[in-house]
Amino acid sequence: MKREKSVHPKADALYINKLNKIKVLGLIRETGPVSRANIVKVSGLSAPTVTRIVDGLIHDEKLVVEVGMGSSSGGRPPLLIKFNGEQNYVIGIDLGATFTRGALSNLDGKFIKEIRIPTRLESGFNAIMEDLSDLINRLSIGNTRVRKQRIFGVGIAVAGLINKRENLVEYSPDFDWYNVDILIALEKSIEFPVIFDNVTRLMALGELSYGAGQKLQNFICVNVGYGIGAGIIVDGKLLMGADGFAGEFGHITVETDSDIQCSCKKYGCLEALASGRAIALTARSRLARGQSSLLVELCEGDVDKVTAKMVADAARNGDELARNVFYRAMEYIGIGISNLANIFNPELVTIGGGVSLAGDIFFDNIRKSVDKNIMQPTSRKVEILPVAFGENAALMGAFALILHRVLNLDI
Amino acid sequence: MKREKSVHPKADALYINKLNKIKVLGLIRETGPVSRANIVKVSGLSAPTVTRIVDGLIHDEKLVVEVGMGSSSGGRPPLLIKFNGEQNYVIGIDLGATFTRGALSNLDGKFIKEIRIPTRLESGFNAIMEDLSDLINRLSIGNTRVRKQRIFGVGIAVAGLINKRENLVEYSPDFDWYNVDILIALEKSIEFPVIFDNVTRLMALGELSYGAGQKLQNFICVNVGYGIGAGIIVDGKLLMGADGFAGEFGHITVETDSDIQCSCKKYGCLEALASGRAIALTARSRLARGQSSLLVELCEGDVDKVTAKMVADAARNGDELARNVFYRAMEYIGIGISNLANIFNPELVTIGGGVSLAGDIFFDNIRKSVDKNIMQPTSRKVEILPVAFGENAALMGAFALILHRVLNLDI
DNA sequence: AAACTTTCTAAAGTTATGTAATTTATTTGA
DNA sequence: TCAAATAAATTACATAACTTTAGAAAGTTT
Repeated sequence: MKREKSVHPKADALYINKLNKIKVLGLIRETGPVSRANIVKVSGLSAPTVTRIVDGLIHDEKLVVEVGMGSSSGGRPPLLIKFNGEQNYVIGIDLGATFTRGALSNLDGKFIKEIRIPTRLESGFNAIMEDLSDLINRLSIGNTRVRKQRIFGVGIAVAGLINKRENLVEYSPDFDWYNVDILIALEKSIEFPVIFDNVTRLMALGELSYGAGQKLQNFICVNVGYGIGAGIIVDGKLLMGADGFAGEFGHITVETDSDIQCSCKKYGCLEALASGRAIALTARSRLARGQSSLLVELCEGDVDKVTAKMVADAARNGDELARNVFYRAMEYIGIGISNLANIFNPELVTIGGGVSLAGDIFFDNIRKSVDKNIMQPTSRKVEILPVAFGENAALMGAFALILHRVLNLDI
Repeated sequence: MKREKSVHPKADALYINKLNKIKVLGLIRETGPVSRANIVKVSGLSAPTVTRIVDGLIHDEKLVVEVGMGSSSGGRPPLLIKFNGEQNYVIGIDLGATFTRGALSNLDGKFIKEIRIPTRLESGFNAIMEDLSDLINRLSIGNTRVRKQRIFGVGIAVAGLINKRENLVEYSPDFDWYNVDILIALEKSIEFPVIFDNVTRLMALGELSYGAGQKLQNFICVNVGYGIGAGIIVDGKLLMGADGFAGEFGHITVETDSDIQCSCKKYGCLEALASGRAIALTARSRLARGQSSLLVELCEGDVDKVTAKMVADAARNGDELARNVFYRAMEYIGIGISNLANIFNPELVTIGGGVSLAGDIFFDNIRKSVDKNIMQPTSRKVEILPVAFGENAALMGAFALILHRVLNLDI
């Protein structure tokens, strides 16, 4: 099953209209309450065209509403319109190995209802899908103000390799899934359109739709948690790759002759050296060798309970062992990000995921490493910031996934 | 000077016509002599529309010609048309540190005339620009069959960092140029449109337009010569980055604590460890330490004369030192390519540049390293092949640069 | 030679856009 | 206070490109 060579779709009158509709809707969404006259100015479209398109968006799609009059500047006052985010909804799911979080949100990204359930990891795929289906149904009912018809769909963020050609989760180490079909599993019980994608890519998509992407079109969103991944935005579009596997940033090699094996079986992967799991494992093995450290207290004597968070905490308190381990991991991440930056020339790199919650000790060390390893041709500097939405990043991405589908943002 | 957020241009009747024209022209170019009826089938456009568009391409743009009748399949025989590559021309320049090659070619990529001059590297930017202007003028005259009006422009491939926002060569280590303006330097004496870009990116563009790109839309073209770079094709488009610096593959870090410094001042860059220059330097330093090797004969006793080519030749003949040096370099390149593949999920990686001319010893070792370092989720395998046009790759890219402009391929 | 096929073109109808004129609602100024 | 000026939104009409339908052109088949 080869992907078709991407060609522009057949262009006819309807296609023009669709293009212009998308353009107008995008402008309304971005520039908030705005007059038709203003849209005429920035869109380059003629006034009658804008009027007609806006009418359609108000009465047919119901994605736009009038919000009253603006102030006159010496003539007829403008009728302001805005994106009708508040009366249109999406459901987002962050399917994690320990918890599954679901949220009903309006199209402005505002949470209406949120449910969090433990993930029955051991019970297998079918059990998890049943829980998921319950969760979605619970989110979609019980709120009188949310009309079911205005729920556009369900976006699901999954950790793992997503095969976009076949629409399968090809491999998920966290869940130990191989080629599972989420869509088929849910289609009987869910009446909304369901779309899923890799959690890290969705973080990037969320950032694109609700965060940094409002201004930037080339940036990278890195996830440093139990594993490591990257969502890459090129010219305002998510990088997918030929099969949809793009962004496996955790499995780039940053140490040539490393003897540390990754969960992917390779040696010297960034994920094997710098992920939350790697940080914990490295600290544990050092402790097991008998080195003294604050960590012994933090884990209450049970070395196997040491987590990346503990290592970060101990490092922040000046613990020698923890510092060595944590700083080294940040150096590797900095190298990885520098590599991405040299290849992509992005304007910004945002970082999210559990380990990033360590804060300054995390970002400062990464920035130091990036400064050392990036090729800086001139005064250009790549900004490195936390993701806009913290632990909600994946959910925001799931919203954005549906939003994109609704707004037809990717022609 | 910020780049505008990329929005679809205003869509009106003229715009759909342009879109469809591009589509039809593309189909004609790809499917060779073809009937209007056939274009109707694959394009999805109606027959009258195809007739009208083809008429325009024949009589107005003169980019298409009729080439006679096809054979009937039980009805009126088709009138075959094809892309008029033969009567439309481009000039391509490969501006190298030692030689400058220029070629006049038709739009099918067939060379009409070729000139090669030594590059007066020491004489500075202005002298080189004068030589370049002479070269272009010599290419554009003296052929009675080539009408000057049908020469669409000049594409120039330059080694170095190209700032696309300002249209400058921001930095070229080979030429020691900082922020030079090629367009201004040439505009007085050259009457054709001039466009330039990074040599490696152009190799990729050439591959896209005349080589692998006929079938693939996601691939990477790596250049391993004096330096190392990559041109990356994502969904049929060249990756540029926010400022146009994308593809600095040579400066990704592949060895964390390396003490080998790169020309970019960093340590552990791929280019510092595996470029032609690096291979030669490493071999020289080993020889200087007194290790015995075939290389001593090949360089006729003068260690400073050792080149990457000699190292490859000696390695091919079983020389121990040369093998160690060359194989190690290939291992690094394989790691670099694996990193690219993990991030981009391409269908193909092609490799060109001086060092790649070493042939099997080059490709076999790289493939071995890639097999070791790439994350292979399933049976998927990234193909690694030589570039389609060998030492002409950069010229083909320069042609493609103009071709793209002419055909408006990037809306 | 008549009927059938296939290719290409012409005429008429559709759709969405743009231009120009018009309506609407407010501010400005005599 | 009320007409003139100004700005926003709409209506009416012209335009451009597409599609559908119909038909002409140029072969093959029976």
